[in-house]
Amino acid sequence: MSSTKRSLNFIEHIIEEDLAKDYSKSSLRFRFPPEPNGYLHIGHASSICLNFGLGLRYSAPVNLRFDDTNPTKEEQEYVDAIKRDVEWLGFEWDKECYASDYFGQLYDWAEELIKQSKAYVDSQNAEAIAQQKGTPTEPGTASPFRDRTVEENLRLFREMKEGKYKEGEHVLRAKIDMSSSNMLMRDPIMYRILHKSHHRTKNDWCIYPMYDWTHGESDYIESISHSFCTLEFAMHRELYDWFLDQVVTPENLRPKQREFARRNFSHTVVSKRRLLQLVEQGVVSGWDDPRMPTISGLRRRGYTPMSIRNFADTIGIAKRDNVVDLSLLEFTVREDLNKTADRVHAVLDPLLLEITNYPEDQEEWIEAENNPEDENAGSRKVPFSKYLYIEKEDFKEEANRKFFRLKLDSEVRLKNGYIIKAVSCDKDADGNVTKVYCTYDPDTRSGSGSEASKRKVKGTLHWVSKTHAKSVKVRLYDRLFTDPTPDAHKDKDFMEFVNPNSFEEIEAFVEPSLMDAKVEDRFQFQRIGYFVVDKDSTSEQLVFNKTVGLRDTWAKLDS
RNA sequence: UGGGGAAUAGGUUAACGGUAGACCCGCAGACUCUGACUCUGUUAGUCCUGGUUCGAAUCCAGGUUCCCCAGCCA
Repeated sequence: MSSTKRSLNFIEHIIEEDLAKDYSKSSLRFRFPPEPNGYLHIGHASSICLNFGLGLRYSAPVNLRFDDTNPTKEEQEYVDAIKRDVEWLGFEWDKECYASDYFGQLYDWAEELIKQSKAYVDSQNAEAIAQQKGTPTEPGTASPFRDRTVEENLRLFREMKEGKYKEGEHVLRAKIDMSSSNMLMRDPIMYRILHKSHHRTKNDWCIYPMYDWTHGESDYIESISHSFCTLEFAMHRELYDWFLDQVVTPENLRPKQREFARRNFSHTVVSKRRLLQLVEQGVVSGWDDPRMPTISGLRRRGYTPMSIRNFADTIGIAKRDNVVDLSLLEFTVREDLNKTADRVHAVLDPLLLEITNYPEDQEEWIEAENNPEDENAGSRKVPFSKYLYIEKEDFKEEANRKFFRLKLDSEVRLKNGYIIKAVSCDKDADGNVTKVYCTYDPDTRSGSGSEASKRKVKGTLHWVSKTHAKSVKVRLYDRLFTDPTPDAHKDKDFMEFVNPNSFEEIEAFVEPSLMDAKVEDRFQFQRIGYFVVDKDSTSEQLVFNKTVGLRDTWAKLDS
């Protein structure tokens, strides 16, 4: 089935082995289980691409399951945002599930455990329970309520459910092993009382199941074959299996939890608490600020679903600690945009250029190819006239031989236009060039087919016609953090590493065709970088967000 | 000092007893009406020490380093 050349990651090896042994291909089912307590970020993208990627590879269904067991942190808004982001990435889930759908079943099973003396109600406060938990090196001690009778436990648990107690008065704990070397097996809490309205079940419940009690059973209910999570949950596996032991019937498939390493990214923080801090302190404009590592931020920044999927695919899945360099993400977005984004003329830092031998009132509409990488992309007309803007940094009075752009007395090609030669320039009192005078060679027009038009000159510049150009807002972004590991400095505040120059808004000049652009259209500003159309939140005016620059090999050549 | 996990070029990953390979980054060059793209070349790696074996990144033993676990969070 799979004809891809890409080698298998360790997760796929696990599945291949299971397939070779006791799993049928039709029994494969996966899930992506976010908690709806925040926005999805680039780290989630890896998990999404892993699970949905397995679904695609093995033609297996993948559920989108919301792990909504803690109403104090979860909201419908986040559910909606998560669905939108997964859809935007281009994945289709089989079933949309909620852990809260299973509250009834989970409750019934909990009563069963009580009846088998495998669970009990503990009436101590959180502090006492923590106290008795022991430490990683010392065993815990038993709760004084550990040996309550089944009848008393059942009564108390039912009363908890009926709302007779305040938060913190009682919890339901599994009775396992207080001296286990695995802290999680020391009578883990299964239920706590929370008098909070849940975004889906509203006030139906005032006791809520904990993650460990919920997750494996949810996988089981949904017939999930493989439940992949990050390495922090490795110790939970023993508990996951223990809880499953209590309910799985022999004829049913038993879900299997396996762990992989969470991805870390250079110059990035993904901790929800810290992202929130950035929003609240006004460092960014919101969760979807184009500098944020959220999926919605990346979307506004101009990243494509394909670029994010390729990125996740390229960094792969493994179990070792890692810090993925963001330059790889920049590579995958350039790779995708290079194939799909239309090339357009735009000038960010204008310098006026006059073609002295070009007629004052003449204008030409020159044919320009939209995308040389895509023969179906077609072409458009770009206006040319006597007065143009070129990029300020593209002209120098004098420069060394490595400077391929415009200098006095030398020639350069105007992209899609003519070959011009710089003759002289004006300067202000400080010596800054304010205007360049050129002559053009009328026989060199691009695409004219003339001998002269085939002449080779060293450099090619981008430009716009001064009279036809439209002024637009352009937003330039840089990395939010100056430090590669802003999240890792234990003794310092990560805010110290915020890059003060990560955002800049400027006026730029673009060719008139761009006035028809729509939000999320993506362009390559020739020789500058990739930009995406966004809407200014206040003025409703179109703005251009810079996604990423082109690979820049000139800077070091200039001197 | 308990338990669990992991160590392959600067970064990420492959090789599952049989030639250590790929991508990103860097560097050098070719091409180019984008100094982009593309192409070519190039630097550079199996944590350490033993053992098993004709042969070890892979298996075994010992060591070292890093990460995770003491929420009524997930």
